[in-house]
Amino acid sequence: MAGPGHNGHLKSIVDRIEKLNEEKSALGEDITGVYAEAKGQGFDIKVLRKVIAARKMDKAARQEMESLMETYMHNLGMLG
Amino acid sequence: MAGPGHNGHLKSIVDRIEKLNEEKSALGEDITGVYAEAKGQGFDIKVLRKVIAARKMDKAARQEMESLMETYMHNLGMLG
Amino acid sequence: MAGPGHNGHLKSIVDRIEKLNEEKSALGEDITGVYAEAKGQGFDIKVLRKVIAARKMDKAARQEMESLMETYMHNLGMLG
Amino acid sequence: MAGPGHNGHLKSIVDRIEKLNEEKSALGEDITGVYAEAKGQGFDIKVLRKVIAARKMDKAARQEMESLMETYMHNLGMLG
DNA sequence: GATGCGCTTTAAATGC
DNA sequence: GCATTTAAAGCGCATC
Repeated sequence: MAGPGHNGHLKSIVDRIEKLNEEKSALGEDITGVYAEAKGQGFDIKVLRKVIAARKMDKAARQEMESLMETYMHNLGMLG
Repeated sequence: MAGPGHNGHLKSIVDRIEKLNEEKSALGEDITGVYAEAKGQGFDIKVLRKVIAARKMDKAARQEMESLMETYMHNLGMLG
Repeated sequence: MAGPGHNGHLKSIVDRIEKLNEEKSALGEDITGVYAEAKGQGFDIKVLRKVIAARKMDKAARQEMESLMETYMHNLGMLG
Repeated sequence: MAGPGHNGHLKSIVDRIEKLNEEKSALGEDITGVYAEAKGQGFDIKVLRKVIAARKMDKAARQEMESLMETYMHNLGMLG
């Protein structure tokens, strides 16, 4: 460990992280709630998770491709 | 997939989950930022994480204890 | 640590794991080689990785769905 | 995406990588199996992993040393 | 038994 | 081009 002698920096850092962690946990619970609601409507949570993950990957791949095309077009003098 | 035939429920569910996931990711990045800031101030991130985890456990243990005390007091007719 | 006193069990376990790890590393290098080859042919490795990941997710989601349908059909007496 | 127009190169590359990835995953499962077996015999997985990692580092260090000695001997005209 | 979390390990980006 | 630093994946663990 390092940092200056026992001043308030550490406490401030810890407080901020803990606050953000709480918000993050709350969102996690919200997500769990939506899944539970979906389950109550007859959806299969496991499949639903896979679908969400697949969409995320698709989105990432698409963005990569668009970024690449932009690079190509830039190299070809078709953009800025 | 389960659920009712192809109505809007599924899309609504997926949209909500994806939105919450994005917010959760954003918070994760915020936390990473705070750790980076702390590192820049000379703190050791790994140790910092241990500290946060320990505090979390402490808090949980304390809540356990309080809950237990409440139970005792209730059994003793000192509460509700 | 646990396990029986210093007999040959531990050595056998360690040897097997190390052997498998070597094979795994070798495969990792093979994969790296294929990516390098692809790069030499003008492909973008980053995009390629995303595509592979997306296909993997798609495949997983599809298998989940098929598994679910099988369950439904089984429940409806349409299979075994 | 780059590479030649939509010919079979891309498909071949993707197929090869996916095949290698499957083999790599299979090896990972094998390793997991050995760890599980060791756990069933009373060994502590976490410690076992440390041992393996330590041996790996030892081996690397020894190879470094041998390589260094070879360099010295070469410089001293004791080799090639 | 399933889900979220953290650690460990591995790959990628970047700066020298 | 290599070495360091940072992002990502896999894995085991703990929790509910």
